[in-house]
Amino acid sequence: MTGRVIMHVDMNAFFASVEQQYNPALRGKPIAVIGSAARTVVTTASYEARAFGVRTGMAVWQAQRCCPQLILVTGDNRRYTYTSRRIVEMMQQFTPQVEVFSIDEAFLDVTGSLSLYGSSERIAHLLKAEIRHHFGLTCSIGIAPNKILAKLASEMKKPDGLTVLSPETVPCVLESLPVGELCGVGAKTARQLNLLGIRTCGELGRYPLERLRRKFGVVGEKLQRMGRGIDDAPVVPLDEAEEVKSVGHSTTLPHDIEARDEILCHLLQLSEMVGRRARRYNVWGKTVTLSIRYADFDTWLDRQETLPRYLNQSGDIYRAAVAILDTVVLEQPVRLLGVRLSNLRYQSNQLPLFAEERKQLLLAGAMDAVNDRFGDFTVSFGSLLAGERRQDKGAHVIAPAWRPAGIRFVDVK
DNA sequence: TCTGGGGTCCTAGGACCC
DNA sequence: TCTGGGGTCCTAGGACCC
Repeated sequence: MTGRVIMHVDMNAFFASVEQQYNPALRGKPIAVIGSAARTVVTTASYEARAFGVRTGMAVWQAQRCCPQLILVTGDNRRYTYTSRRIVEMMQQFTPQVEVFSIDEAFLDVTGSLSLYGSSERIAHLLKAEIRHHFGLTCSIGIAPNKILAKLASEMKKPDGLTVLSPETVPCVLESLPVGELCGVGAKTARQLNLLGIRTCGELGRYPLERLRRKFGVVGEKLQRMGRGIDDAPVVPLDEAEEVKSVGHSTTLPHDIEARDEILCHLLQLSEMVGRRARRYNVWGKTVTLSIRYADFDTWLDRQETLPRYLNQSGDIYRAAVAILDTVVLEQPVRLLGVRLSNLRYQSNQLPLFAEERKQLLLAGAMDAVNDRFGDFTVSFGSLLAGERRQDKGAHVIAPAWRPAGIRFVDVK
């Protein structure tokens, strides 16, 4: 019986490396890719910057304290999504079984390609060479019998690594591996496991299932299997991937605000971004969620309302968000605002029966077309422009979790 | 001068219907 | 008057991923 052969490809310092390739003056230098908002963080640091202690998620001033000569580069989403797409196409030449895990990570099921190429290592070397040749980029590749182990393997050698975990070596590797290294075990879960006396995957795999179940519910079972390196999850290619379940935008404000008209202004802008993306993909949603994070950073507020009909017009989303806001008593100045549309239904746009609705839909379509062509917020609602808050034309911090396909791909033009 | 933004999944409790 | 159980939908909150 022969098992699957799964490969996990992780691009090294992806955004930073793309920038260094695009601008040779940045090569060999400590750079950090950041967002454009006022209170932005480091999205990716080049290896030169990491040597100084610069890490993803750091505030810019913190990063600069670690590394005074750090070069800051505002991220360019389109550059990364374009490169990501091309790399996925290269992967698809080796197997159609490519699962895009994020903009800079993918799983490949190469079981069926082994006879053609001879071995998984050979596929890895060919893929690495091709990516390097076309884009000057390196990646770390892990090869193992399943996804969770392949992901572990790719982490083991960076940059430009290749690590193979054969079924025989797996138990030995897991025995001393800290549980927090597993994809799916975050800081909170790791701490809880530690409190139970579980520090390594070996210990997790041997821990009585009943006790894990009592503590973690359904997740307990999954945890034990993870500890043992068992994972049956298939590699799901893009064209078989499930449809997206929600569409949202959120923004950390340049400074904390309290004034209602300021809040409304941001809500309108967020609603327009959500609506535009929904309309572009013919998605309608019935549930609107308003998210608020207070100035203290730790307090989150999520309020949702499910409406009697499906919407995707910015004005409708905005009105729903404001209705929710009206039920909330704000306890602190507001740091972040978010609007999300969920409970989605996919359907082609058809013109509604009534003249007024029809007019609205056509107007929104025309506005969307202009914005698609000339950039976000070229045309928008009057009060947005009047509010002097006509922000940075939608150049937001990049979310590495974006998937370069369909609705997941925020920046499709 | 602390600390982004895009998502998914799970749980627990309540409303409502049959 | 008193008692039930299952199914579905909804809401709030939390953990996790990149």
